[in-house]
Parts: sequence; structure tokens; C-alpha cells
Amino acid sequence: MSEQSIAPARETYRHGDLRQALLTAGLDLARAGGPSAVVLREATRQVGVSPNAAYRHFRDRRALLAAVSDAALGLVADTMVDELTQAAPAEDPTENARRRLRAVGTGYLRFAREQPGLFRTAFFVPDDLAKATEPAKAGAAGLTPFQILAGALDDLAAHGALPAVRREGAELLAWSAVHGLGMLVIDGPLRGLTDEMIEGATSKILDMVERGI
Amino acid sequence: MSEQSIAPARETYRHGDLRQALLTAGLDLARAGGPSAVVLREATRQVGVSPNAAYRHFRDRRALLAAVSDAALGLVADTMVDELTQAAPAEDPTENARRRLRAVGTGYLRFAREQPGLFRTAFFVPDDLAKATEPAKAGAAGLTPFQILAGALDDLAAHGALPAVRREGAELLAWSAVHGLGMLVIDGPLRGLTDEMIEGATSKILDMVERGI
DNA sequence: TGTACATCAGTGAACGCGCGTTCACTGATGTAC
DNA sequence: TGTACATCAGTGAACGCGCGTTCACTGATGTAC
Repeated sequence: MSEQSIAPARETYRHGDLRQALLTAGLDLARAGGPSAVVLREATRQVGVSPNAAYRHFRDRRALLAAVSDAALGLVADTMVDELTQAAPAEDPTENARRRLRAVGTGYLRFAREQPGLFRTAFFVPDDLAKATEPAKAGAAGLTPFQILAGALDDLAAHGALPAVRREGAELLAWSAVHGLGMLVIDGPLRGLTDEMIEGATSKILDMVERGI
Repeated sequence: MSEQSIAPARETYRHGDLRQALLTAGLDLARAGGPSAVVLREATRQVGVSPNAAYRHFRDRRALLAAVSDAALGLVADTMVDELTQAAPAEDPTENARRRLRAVGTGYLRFAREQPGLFRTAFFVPDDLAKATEPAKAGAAGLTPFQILAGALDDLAAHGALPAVRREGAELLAWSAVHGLGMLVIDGPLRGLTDEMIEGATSKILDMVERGI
């Protein structure tokens, strides 16, 4: 520990895990302002590092945003799993499967309502469905939102509550209905709805999905 | 017509209808790049006017964007009406009402597919449902998208195809389902879908809405 | 019908800002000998 | 165990850019007399 007071040792070399730190900062930015708020310079500023340091870990701003988006999708998955865990079990396994599907949708919309910025970031992606099961998009349980939804539908089909003919493509139907409400509530003309109103709407949407799937 | 060649008369005074011209330019920008592409300076540049001229007609950039958004919503209405016009009439009035509801949804999603930038701009608004029937948001037929949807549902109810209990709030269900597919297809994980796949998905979504509404 | 004048839609220059990205660099760390 | 050295994660300065917005202004137009 030298006492030469001139030129104090920089503390910034070897950050430790700058990539993860930038990702976390990016998530904070997305939480507050959606995808367009994920600004490279601001992320480095929050971490306390020079702007160009980011380029050691991400090719460019788009790459950072994509990583943030993936992480946000993982958080969506976490909320869905959380809701699944809380779902009251029914003695009838078919009823149980139904409740689990509802829990999946409820979790999805709870996330939209509680974290609109992250929700928008999660689904504003240059990725397509082919990448919907990438591990980077998974939550703590190791599953992506899409996989969780597919699992709930499989359950429903396995218990005879969803004829095989209708099982195919059912993800699309359930997903669209729930996603649409989420977007209308966050960014669109339904933005004025109170939490109670959103919960009521969620319930009606899930009724429609059950009937119409 | 003076021949004094020095100081040629400016041609730019009294544009004529600068507000409308800026709106049109803004729509072009939105068409190409969505709401964030509606850039005040670029709009004035396209019109051939200095940047600050815009402030005579719009309070600020947000006001321009809001006006563009309203106009885009009017174009959504136009496409819905167009689809309604094309819908094959059925002899059975109930079946007819059903077809008209489908036409409404089909038009909505056709617009999303054909004009993704305008679609995103139309529904990225700081306005809420209370303003969903403002004349500024109406199409050539004088109705806003929301009013057209409500009308189709009223029709269905009038012909007994939709019990009164379910009529209430039905807008929300139909709208969410269709809007969700639109967003997933434009910005989200379903962006890879071909036109045929989108049309197939549209049909399945409308089936679900009919059954589940 | 002619003229003075107020109005107000436009101009041109400038502001401060923050962004993404590139450049040549530095020096702490881990590894090979 | 000690030392030379390559690696590479960071720095600091600078770039060009385009944005929204404000300022003091100008001069064509419509209107009042």
C-alpha cells in the first residue's frame, strides 16, 4: 500500500462484472421509461464508468437493449410463476388446470400493470418466435413466458378440458387477448383504467379465452 | 410585378395551409418509423419551411404528434369501413351482423399489417378512452374505430346473437384480442409471420371472439 | 376607391443538450518461464 | 518463488449529429377609415 500521494490508484479498473452492472442499470432505465430510455451513456453513468467501457461488453446500443429486453422477459416469467404458485389448488385436476391457465394470464397482466416500462421493453424486440425459448429469456425457474403459457395449455389438454383440435395454435389466441389488454392499458386508450378496473377486465378476458380457445 | 432584381420576393410567406401540410408530413414520418419518427424539424424540412414556423400551428412537438396520432386513428377507421363495405352480405341478418363484426376486426388487423408505423402511432397516445369518440379521431365516414366496433356489437346484440349480459364490456374483449395480435405481429415475437399466417391467425382470433365474447 | 395600419405567419440565427461511436492510450492482472 | 510480459478492461478526449425550442425580426395580407 504505497504512500506516494501523487497519482492515486484508479479504482475503476477491473470493475468486476461490468456487463451485469450495465444490464442492471439498463433494466432500471427501462423500468422508468421503456425501451427508448435504455440509453448507453446513461447506463455507464449510473455504473460510474466511462461511456466507451460499455463497448467491451456490448457491440452497440442495440445489443445492450436486446439484453435488457431478454432480462425483462425473464422478469415477466417470474411474475407468471409467482402467480402460479399462489393459485388456489382445486381438488378436481381439470379445474386445477383451468386455474393455472388463469394464473398465467393474471401474472402476465400483473406485470404489465406493475412494470409497464419493463413490459414494453420485453415485447419490443427484433426477435421472433423462433427465439422465444432462448434461455436468456427465461426466469428464475428456467422457463420463458412462452414456455410457461404452452405448459399451462398442455395441462389443460391433458385433462381433457381442451380438445386436441383446439390445442394447436391456442398459445396465439390466449396470448393475443391478454397482450392486447396489456398494451391498451399501458400505452393506449385504456390507460385511464384504475387497478380494480384492470383486474375486472383481466377476469373477463380470461373468461373469453376459456370459452373461446 | 417589379423588376428590381435585388431581394427577390420570398415565396414562403403565407404558406396556405401549413398546419395541414405539417400534419401530412408527420403522417409520412409516422408511416415510415412510428411515433418516435415524428420529428418536428424533419416535418418542417419536408414542407420546406423553417423549423420554428411549426410553432404557429402546434404548441410543441407533442401537440404535433398527438394530431398525427388522431389522424392515424382516422385512417384505421377508414380501413375498417372499407372492410365493412366489402363484406359479403348474408341473407340471414344475424349472420350478417356476425360477418360485419368480423369485417371490423379484419380491417383493424389489415391496417396493422399494411401500415405498422401508423398503427403504432395511432395507439401510442396520451389520450384515454374518454376521448375515443372525438371527431378528430374519426375517418371519412365520421366515426372513430371505437365507434365502429361498438356499432358492430350493437348490431349483433340487436339480432339476438349477443345476449344483453354479454354486450356490456364486449368492446374490451374484442378489442384486446385483435389489438394483441396486431402488436405481437408488428413489434413483438410474432413479427416473423407471413401475410398468410397473419390472415390465418386473424381468422382464429375472430373465431375466439365470436365464441368467447 | 385609395390609403394607413395592425396583424400575424413566416424567417434566420442561435442556444444548450445529449446522444452513439471512435481514437489512441494506460496500467492492473494472470500466466509462462 | 520471482520476474518478464502479453492481455485486455478500462480511460479521456473528441467527432459529428440532430434535436426541440427561443429570440428578435420582417413583410404580405386584410381591414378600417
